[in-house]
Amino acid sequence: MDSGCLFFDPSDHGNMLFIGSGNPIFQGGPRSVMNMEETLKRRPFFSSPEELYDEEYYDEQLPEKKRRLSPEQVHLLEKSFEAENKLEPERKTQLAKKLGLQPRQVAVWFQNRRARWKTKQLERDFDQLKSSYESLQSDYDSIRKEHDKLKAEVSALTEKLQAKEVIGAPTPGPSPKPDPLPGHVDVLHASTPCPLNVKSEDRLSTGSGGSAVVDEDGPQLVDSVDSYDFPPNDYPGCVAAQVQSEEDDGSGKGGPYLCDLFAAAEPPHNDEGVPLGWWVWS
DNA sequence: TTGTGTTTTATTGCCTCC
DNA sequence: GGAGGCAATAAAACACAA
Repeated sequence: MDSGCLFFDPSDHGNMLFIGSGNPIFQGGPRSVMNMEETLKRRPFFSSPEELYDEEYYDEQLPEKKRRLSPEQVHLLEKSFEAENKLEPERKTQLAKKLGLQPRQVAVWFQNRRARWKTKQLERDFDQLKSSYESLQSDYDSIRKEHDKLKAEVSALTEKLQAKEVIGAPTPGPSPKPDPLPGHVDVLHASTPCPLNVKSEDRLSTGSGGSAVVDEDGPQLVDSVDSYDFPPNDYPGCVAAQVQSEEDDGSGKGGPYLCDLFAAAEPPHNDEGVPLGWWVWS
């Protein structure tokens, strides 16, 4: 990056000449020189002309326009931010002195840096949630397949049984035990083990009736979420997973962005029965 | 060179905490 | 009430394709 050089022109108070290796000399014209009034208007934190001509600050700095910090300044600020992303007043003044900046500039930089960090963190959290959802969806799909398979098996067996009963002469006496709830399958007692080695009722039942019968209508889950984080207790049957960002080293310095993820164990579906990503709120 | 999209620096207004 | 934080936003600086 070209940080350029600054020359203060004493013959024309308030005007600066900015010379950068890749830039033209700014002198005159709308993009270049700003007079004292303009400067003061744009930089309200300078309360007086005396402050504006503060040699210590303007030895190397440009008050004329918004100016990017040098790579060295950014590097030091980054290092400081890594150590602690909040800025107590003492550190602010120390940093400002070290960098030759106004404390206000240091504070602003930290503020903006926190905002950038937060945005990145949200992106990371989103990615984590997405992959968590995809993994759960794949689990759900395999369970669903297993369910269909078992169901087919049971109906085949039921048919066989019924055929046997028809062939065998109807004998007087106590009638055989009727087929319990035709159309429903007790996966707990099915011959094939659950692929996830988890009791089906734990994963699939609503938890209220204690029934292990798989609901064929599919999942009914979170259909709308307004907030980025939502309480786990509101969504029984959801799986909670903790996601920790790279930037958060676990020391707690990284702020509150240690988020809890609550991925639905079963995805919601649209009208066609196609599973929906619940992060699509529409 | 210019138009356009992105990033960085800075301001404003509101909110919370002491 | 002042200080500091945050979200939203403006505007300058920068990058890059056409």
